[in-house]
Amino acid sequence: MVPPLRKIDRLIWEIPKTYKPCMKVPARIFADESLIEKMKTDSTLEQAANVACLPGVYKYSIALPDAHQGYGFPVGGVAAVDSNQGTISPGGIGYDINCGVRVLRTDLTENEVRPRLRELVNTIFELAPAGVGETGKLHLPVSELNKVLDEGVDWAIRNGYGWTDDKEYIEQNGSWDFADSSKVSQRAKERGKDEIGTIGSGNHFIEIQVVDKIFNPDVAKVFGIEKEGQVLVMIHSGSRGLGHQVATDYIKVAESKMRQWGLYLPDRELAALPLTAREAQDYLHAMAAAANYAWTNRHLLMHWVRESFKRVFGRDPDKLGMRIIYDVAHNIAKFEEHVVDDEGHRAKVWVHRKGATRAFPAGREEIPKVYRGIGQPVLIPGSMGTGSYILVGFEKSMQLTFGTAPHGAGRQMSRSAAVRSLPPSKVKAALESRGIIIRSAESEIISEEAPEAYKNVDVVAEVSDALGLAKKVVRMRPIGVVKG
DNA sequence: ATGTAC
Repeated sequence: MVPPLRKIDRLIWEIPKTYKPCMKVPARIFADESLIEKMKTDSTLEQAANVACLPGVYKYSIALPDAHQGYGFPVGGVAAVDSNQGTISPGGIGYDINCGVRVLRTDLTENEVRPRLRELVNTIFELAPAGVGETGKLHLPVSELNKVLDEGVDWAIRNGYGWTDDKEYIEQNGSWDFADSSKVSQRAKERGKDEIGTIGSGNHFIEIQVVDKIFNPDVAKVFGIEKEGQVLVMIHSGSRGLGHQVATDYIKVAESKMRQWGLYLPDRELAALPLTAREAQDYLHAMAAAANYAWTNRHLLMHWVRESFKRVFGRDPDKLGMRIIYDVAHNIAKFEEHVVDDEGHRAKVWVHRKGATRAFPAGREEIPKVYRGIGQPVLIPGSMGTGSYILVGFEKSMQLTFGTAPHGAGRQMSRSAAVRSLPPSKVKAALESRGIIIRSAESEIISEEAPEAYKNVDVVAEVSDALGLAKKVVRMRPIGVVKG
């Protein structure tokens, strides 16, 4: 059963709030015909309607062009709730808290990297472990892990991982002082203390990419991207088992207390905490701590990437110009001020972004100084065989999506269907015939993550651009892939 | 996504 859809504009659809008695606002879907057809094949639209039932939700529940079914919320879902009247739903942030993407630039070109590519991929694979439950080079006592949770990348930099000015190029400078490690369970800490500095599994990866096309040379130059053929490195990872455990812990709290709070929502997976309750504040402090862990995790992975380039090319990473372009969080809730109605009233809101990238336009103070004049970089990874994009946040996002753009291509085939129909050897051979080298911890992942299993990232980027959420700057193609 | 089902 598909919810009723009203077409508002070429790329904007609405599920009216009359669809369900509990809906407080409509749901809006930003997509072209092909993307909306795919959303009809799973529960994406139903979930978007359910999200519109959250207390304190403003304007409309949002599904972005890459939206697909998730836990409670769609992945590619956005909801802004009033900071007093609203509820926070851990399922609207996701199990992988502060899953995100970081991109590094280099001075190297494809021609310089090609001869050493296999060695480079193997070195990264060795230094940055991948796979479910895989542990890393660091084994932190809980007392030290607490510092990671409270400080984020400051901890890493103080301990010799990364450079001081790396912080300038990370969303929120890679550190959230709202974090409180005492709100993270011992069990979460046990899971997190040996996994830090590892890639994980599923769609997580480290990729060597080549600049394929530059759409906006002026903005690209500010990002340190000068020419086609230039080599970049993309890191996609999150908070590993620690963030997963934080989500699990607080979903359990929400489920057990909702009835006594008088909170009834149409899907058990939407379990939510009233923002005025202590339990909600505890979750937010723990979420921020898990976010610090994820930023630190990507920072350590980046450190091993720089080390790998140093080993393979025999030159210092700073001599290779390996600075961060940007690091985005795409599974997180943020406290922001937004226009919340048609009359232009502003309010402080908690914005749930699940599989969704903040895309603030030029001028917002949350954007690091270096990019404040052009807008926030938006990093959209595609599949390992196609391409990835860098866009820049644009004004319409504030009006349409609470300053948000998509986060990826989105799956179009289930993992099990991909494993059944796409043998890893074939996928690998097809990639290698196109000059893409892949190393994976587990062969099944190669099937699950095959390019055919994903939607077309070009369409997602194009729809974002056409809507004015974020403008295309650069397209990259992969040449080396390390996966879980 | 995830010590892939306490």
